[in-house]
Amino acid sequence: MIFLDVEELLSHFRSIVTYQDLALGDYLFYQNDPAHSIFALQSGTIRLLHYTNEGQEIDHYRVHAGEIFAEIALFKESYVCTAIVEEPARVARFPKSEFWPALQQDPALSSAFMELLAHRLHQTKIMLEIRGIRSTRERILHYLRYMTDSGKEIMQFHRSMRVIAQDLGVSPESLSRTLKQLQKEGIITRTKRMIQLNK
Amino acid sequence: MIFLDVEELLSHFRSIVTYQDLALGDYLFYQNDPAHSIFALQSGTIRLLHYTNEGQEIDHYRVHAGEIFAEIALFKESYVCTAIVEEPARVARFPKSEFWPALQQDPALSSAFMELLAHRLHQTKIMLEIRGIRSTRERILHYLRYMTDSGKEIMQFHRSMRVIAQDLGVSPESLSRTLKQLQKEGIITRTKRMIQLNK
DNA sequence: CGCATAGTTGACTACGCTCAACCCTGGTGG
DNA sequence: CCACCAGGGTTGAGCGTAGTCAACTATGCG
Repeated sequence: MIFLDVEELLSHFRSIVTYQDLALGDYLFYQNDPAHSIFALQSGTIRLLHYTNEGQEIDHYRVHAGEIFAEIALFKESYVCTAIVEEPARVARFPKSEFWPALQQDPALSSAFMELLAHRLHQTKIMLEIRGIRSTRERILHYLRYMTDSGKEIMQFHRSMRVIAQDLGVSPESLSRTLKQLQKEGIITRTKRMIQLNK
Repeated sequence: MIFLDVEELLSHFRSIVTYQDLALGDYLFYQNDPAHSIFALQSGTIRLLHYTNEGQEIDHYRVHAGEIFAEIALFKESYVCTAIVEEPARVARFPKSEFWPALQQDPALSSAFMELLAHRLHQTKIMLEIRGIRSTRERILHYLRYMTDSGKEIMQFHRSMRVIAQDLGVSPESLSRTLKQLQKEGIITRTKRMIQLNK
C-alpha cells in the first residue's frame, strides 16, 4: 500500500478525519498552541506565519488546496507557527493522538508517509530551483520542460494561467507575453488547455 | 534521540557510512541505476537532473554541502535522476540495504528521519515563498526577518555574500546595493560578519 | 608584501512589472 | 437562440528596477 497523494491519505484515515469550514481571517491554530492535529487543505488558502517577540509577523508560506500542512506538529509539543485563513477554506483534520499511533504501529503506513514527505521535498526543491532562474524566459522554459516530461511530451493544465504565473513567480502578463513569443519562435505550440514543447 | 542535522545522522550511522571523493564531471549515479544508496554531501556541489526520451537534460536542482540527497531512492527500485559533480565533492554514502532495515527496526530512528524530512520540507517551502517575492528589497527583508528571528535578533553568517545572493535568487551586486540602502535608511546595521535588523 | 578572492560601486541597458484597455470564451437568463 | 455579463487571458505603453559588465577597493592568506 502506497499513497502519494492526499486523496489516498484521506480515504485511509477516513475514520479519524473530521472536516471543518473556515472563513476569511479565521485562525486554525496559533503558534505555541498544543500541537493537536495535522491537516490537509481541501480548498481555499491558508497563510502560515509566526510572531516575533516584538509581535511582528513573519511570513512563512501559503498553503494551497490539495496540500498537507503542519506535519511538523507530529514531532513537536506545540505548533511552531500560526495558521490564518486567507481564502475561505475547507480543511481535513487528522488528530495527532490517532494519526501518530497509527503510523507507529504500521511500518508500511509509516514508510508511505515518509515517501510522501520525501516526494514533496523533491518537488519543492525543483520549484525552488526554477524560481531561482533570473530570466523569465528561461524560467518558463525550464518549467515547461520539467512539466512536459513528467506528463509525456505535452502539458495540459487544469490550473489557470494566473496560478501558473504565481507558481513561477512571474506576473501573468509576462507569462502571457513570453508564451506568445515562444510560440512565434516555434518552440512551443499551444491549443486550448495545453502546451506542447517542440523538441 | 532526535537528530535534526546531518552530523548526527552521520555519527549514528558511522558503521555503515563510506566516504567518497568525486571530481568535476563525475557521475555519482545514473537515472534508472538500481537505487542502492542515499547520500549526504560533505563538500562541493552536485547537480541532479534527468534525461528525456530524446536525450535532453532536464535540470532538477543543485545539492550543496551539508545536504542529504537521493532520499527518494529509499522508496524506489531505481534512481529517478542522475547525479553529476559540478564542483569537486566529498559524499557520505548510506547503503540502502543497511540504512533502510535500521529505520524499519527502530521506530525512534524512523520518526527522527521523518522529522528531518518534514523539517527540510518546511525550510524549503519558506525559501520558495521568499523567492516568489518580486521586489528584491522585499525579498531580502523577508529573508532577514526570517533569519534573524530564528537566530535571535541578529544574523551572523558563515556563508559568503554571493552564496546568500544565490540563495535569494538575486545578483550579488543587487544584494550589496540593497543592503547598503537598508543600512542608509537605518533599517539594518552591519558589521563584519553580521546583520542586525533594527526592530 | 603581494596576490587572489570577495565585496562594492558606477554606468548603462533591458527586462519585466504596473496599470489600463481590450478581447475572447463560457455561462446565464430573457 | 441570442444578448449580455463576468472572468480569464491578451495586448499596449511607460517606467522603474535589477541585471550585466567593468573597474575599483577591501580582506585574507601564503
